[in-house]
Amino acid sequence: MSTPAEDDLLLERQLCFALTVASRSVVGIYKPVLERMGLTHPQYLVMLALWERSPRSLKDISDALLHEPATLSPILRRLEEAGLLTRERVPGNERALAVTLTDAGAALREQATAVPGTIMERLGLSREEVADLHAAMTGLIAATQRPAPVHAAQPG
Amino acid sequence: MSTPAEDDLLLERQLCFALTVASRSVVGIYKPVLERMGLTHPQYLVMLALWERSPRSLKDISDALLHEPATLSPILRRLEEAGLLTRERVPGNERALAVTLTDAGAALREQATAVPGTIMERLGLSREEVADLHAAMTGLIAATQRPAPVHAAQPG
DNA sequence: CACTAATTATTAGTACACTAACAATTAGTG
DNA sequence: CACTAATTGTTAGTGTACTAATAATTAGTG
Repeated sequence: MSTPAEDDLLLERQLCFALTVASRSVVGIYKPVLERMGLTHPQYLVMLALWERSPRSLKDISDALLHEPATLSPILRRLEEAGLLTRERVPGNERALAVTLTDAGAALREQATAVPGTIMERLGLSREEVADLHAAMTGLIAATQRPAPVHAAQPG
Repeated sequence: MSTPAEDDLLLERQLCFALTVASRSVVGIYKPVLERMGLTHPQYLVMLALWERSPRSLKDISDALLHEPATLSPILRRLEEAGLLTRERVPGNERALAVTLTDAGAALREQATAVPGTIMERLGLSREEVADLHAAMTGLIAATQRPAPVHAAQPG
């Protein structure tokens, strides 16, 4: 007998709740797999970016991963300590940081090729189901990046 | 000309990447809205659980939110400091913690009733689209909780 | 009833993730 | 060329989020 607005506050109905649980749960599935490679999940995403192109600047990686530079700084430091990459200043632009894969970092890609298949099998999802979920997430991300409706303007 | 297994490592194709970005992005949409209530997003989820039933034990909240008790302990401490709830031992079971809404905590629900609508409008999503996304996330969570295939047994 | 096992919270330690403040460098402009 | 603005990273501070270790209490068993 509660009003619709009150029903909207049920925990089990919150998209944000389902989303954060799904995110943590899926990352949790990766954990034992990535542990064998000595990587955390955020570190794995950085390595994926570098396996596509190296060297890259921190800013470039930050844009690719949609992460704050302040978040990536310590992650890159740990990956450097693990011997997977080097951090030097870009010649000709001393502001930018040149993040470069080491031989060990590049070689780790071999082991990584097995990861997506392992996860898909662990989740019991087909390639198509994964693609559908990916598309749904991409659409949701796009929704967050659209400008807010005018009559719901930001404070200030 | 790369092999399929190598294409699988493209950052833009990773469900885990889309999922973590979507989670962070959506939580980021909540942030300015919840800030007016003095809540972070994890704190908001705890309040949702308590608005459904109070008092509840930490263990009970932990099960509802699929969170480790060790994660909730400091969150509950901050909510107590904010005057929204109390933490006492359950009479008759001194192990359990009785988490109870204060009058201020219960009253905050009024403001919260506007939150889901505000978010839906900000995201430009219909009730149905939200429901579809919610169902997709619920399915994904279920996939992570299914037992692993036998031939991909856990180490040990 | 004593002993062991299970339950429940907390604390310590590590690793994100964010904002704000800062520092260093480079670009743009008169 | 000097001055201002923009770009790029790092550090500090706050708040999760996890595992492991610990502590306190309760339940179960002979």
